[in-house]
Amino acid sequence: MPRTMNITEKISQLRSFYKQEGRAPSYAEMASLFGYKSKNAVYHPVNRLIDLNYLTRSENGRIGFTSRITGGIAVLGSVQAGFPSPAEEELVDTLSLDEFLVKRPEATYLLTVSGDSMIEAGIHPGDLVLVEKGGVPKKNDIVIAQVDGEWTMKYFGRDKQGVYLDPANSAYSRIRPERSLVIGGIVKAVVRKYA
Amino acid sequence: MPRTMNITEKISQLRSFYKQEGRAPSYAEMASLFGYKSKNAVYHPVNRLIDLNYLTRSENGRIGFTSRITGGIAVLGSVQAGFPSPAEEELVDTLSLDEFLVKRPEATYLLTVSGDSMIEAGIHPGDLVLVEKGGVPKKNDIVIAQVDGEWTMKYFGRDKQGVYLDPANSAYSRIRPERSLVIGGIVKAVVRKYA
DNA sequence: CTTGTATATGTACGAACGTACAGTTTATAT
DNA sequence: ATATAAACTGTACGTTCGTACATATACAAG
Repeated sequence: MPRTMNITEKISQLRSFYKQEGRAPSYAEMASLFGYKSKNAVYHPVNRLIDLNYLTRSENGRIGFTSRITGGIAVLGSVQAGFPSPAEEELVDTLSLDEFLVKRPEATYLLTVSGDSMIEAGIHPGDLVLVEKGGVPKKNDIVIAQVDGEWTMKYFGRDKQGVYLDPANSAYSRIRPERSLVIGGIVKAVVRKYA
Repeated sequence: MPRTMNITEKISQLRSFYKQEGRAPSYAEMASLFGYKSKNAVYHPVNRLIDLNYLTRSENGRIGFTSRITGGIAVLGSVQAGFPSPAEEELVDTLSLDEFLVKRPEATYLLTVSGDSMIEAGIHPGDLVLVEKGGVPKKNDIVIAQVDGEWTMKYFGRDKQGVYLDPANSAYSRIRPERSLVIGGIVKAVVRKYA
């Protein structure tokens, strides 16, 4: 039995437990997960993981996960700053993309982009856009809108003549709704996944 | 006490419980969460939520969350297809961005993009790139690389002369490493968040 | 070796757990 | 009004929970 408590290995064991079960393990489950014969042996590692912000303890003693376990992706600096090795887990900050991008899950939707009307804004066909319903669009927000019956994605704007919609593609031109305008939502984020 | 079991409300109650506690509730906790006086009352709703793939039941009876609860964002069609209302939760598919984008969490990092060398690939300064370490880059993969001591992001390529790196910006030109080349990782996704 | 400290094991206990079953209340249909 | 089904409450029970404490083992320093 190893005497060195490899915290990194425990983290990845907790991650796969979460992936399988969708919940946090009990102390007894952690004991068998970590290879201990007594569940008291996990007490110290757990306390360390709580200090490191990987776990939380409820009032009733039950263990919960933070986003460091459930969705945590290490956040490093910029490209210029280089690419540090993941030597010590404790030094890098972690982030859950879901929590980072989505404020109101019940009002947020993913749409697949088709068409190139926003390509100069870096939104390509096949990209996913994260749309939040129900807000009031400000000038230059990218919105999903139904103009005279047809759904499009455009920059939102407003002047004396009323509301207009601008594409981010010099091949297309400004649109002014003639009969109707429905704002489906505001684009909060763009996600592109490579094969 | 309402007789209609509003499943949508329960889902959002479970979401906020998860957000607070980082774990799945017990039956007793669900009872008080849903406003029941007996924990047996939650049995039927739970079974329905299991059928709908929001919850799972472990062998020991403990309840777990699926990504529909923990990170679920509703996935709709394309922009052209319109913007359906979220009338029935059960009809739309949901997706966790973390699970969707990240295959190997322990080898994945987020970097902030600075510079415009990949702007024609739709990667702008300030965007986040999701980088996976340890893979072997294929032609036209976007890689984070250290060329002769400096870190950059470029298209990866290889020909008779050896490895080269192409920018996605016609103002810059192809780079061939003279002394050293270190591949830091392969860009698997791009994420842009609007204010 | 002896000592000291950190780590692991074993046992114990009240509280909370999941489950079962009987009984009560509410809604709907006849 | 009556019957019937569904939803909810209350109680009970064996199991597992988190915690505590005493003991045992491993390792490093002297």
